Amino acid sequence: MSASTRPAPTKLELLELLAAIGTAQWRDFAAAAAHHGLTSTQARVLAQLNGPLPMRGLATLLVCDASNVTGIVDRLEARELVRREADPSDRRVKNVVATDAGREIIRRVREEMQATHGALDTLDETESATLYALLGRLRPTMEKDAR
Amino acid sequence: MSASTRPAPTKLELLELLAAIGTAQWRDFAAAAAHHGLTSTQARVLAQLNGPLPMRGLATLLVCDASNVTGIVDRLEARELVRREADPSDRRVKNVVATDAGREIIRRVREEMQATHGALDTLDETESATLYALLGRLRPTMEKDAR
DNA sequence: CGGAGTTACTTGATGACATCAAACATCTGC
DNA sequence: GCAGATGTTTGATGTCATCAAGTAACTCCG
Repeated sequence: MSASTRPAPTKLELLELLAAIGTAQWRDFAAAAAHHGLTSTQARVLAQLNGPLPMRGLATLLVCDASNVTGIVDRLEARELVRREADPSDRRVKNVVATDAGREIIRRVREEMQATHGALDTLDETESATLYALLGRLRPTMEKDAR
Repeated sequence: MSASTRPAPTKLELLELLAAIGTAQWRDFAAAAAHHGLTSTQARVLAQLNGPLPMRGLATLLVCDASNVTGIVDRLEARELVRREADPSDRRVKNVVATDAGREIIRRVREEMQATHGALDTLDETESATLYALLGRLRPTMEKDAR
């Protein structure tokens, strides 16, 4: 109920605040990645690799050209953080999978996002739940227009 | 009050959701910028330029090397979106200011972040106020550790 | 004053990311 | 079984990122 008494923010104010949070989080992520010798792009790829993913699928997720992914995966593979596997059902496809080392390194990167962890720790359970619900509402719309 | 009845999300879940929102917003911003022939970095610079800002200040805000800023501003200046002005009080310093064209183009970029606008439009006034308050709580902590 | 040290900016070298166009192998549908 | 679509890589080019080094200007202190 504490919320309902506040003055409504301008849409522009809200937009700007959201941008600031996004920027801060990105910095946090990039810094943690750099700490492990990863560029932010490389870390982003590792973060996507829950299961095997074809090169093309990676390109789609990263919203970039497929030829770009070749180089990124090359560099990750050289460090043995990732492996290319032949797809059994389509010989054109190469599936990228994270190695144990790859999974471990991205886990640590997430752990070391101190600014973000610290910020979330300032919320109590109710606030966390509220934020989670609100962001969850935004998510589908924000991800829809991906093109 | 609707919020207080939800199950509390894991910190990891909340972290992941926050990351997803951040990523989506970045995509939206980059796409809008590309639509105007700007790289995301160039757009980011324009977005910072509310007033005159020395090169060094820009580098600090972007968290990158000062030498990098030289090239970025060179390219923006070639397109007349930005101008370098001598600082009256310190002849080493060059202040970067956005031209009218520069201000106009970044205004349009912000306007065209449709995914983000669309998502925020799904919230009513109370929800907006709540989200604004919660994100406002996170902001200082998230921006503190910048380095 | 005047030099030592700091700061602001640029240049040059190098590597990672990003695009596009083109080549190649493989799949799909008719 | 052939025409067209799809997945990946290569090569050319431009932008972004770093670092090291250089020049100019400021600051401080003896």
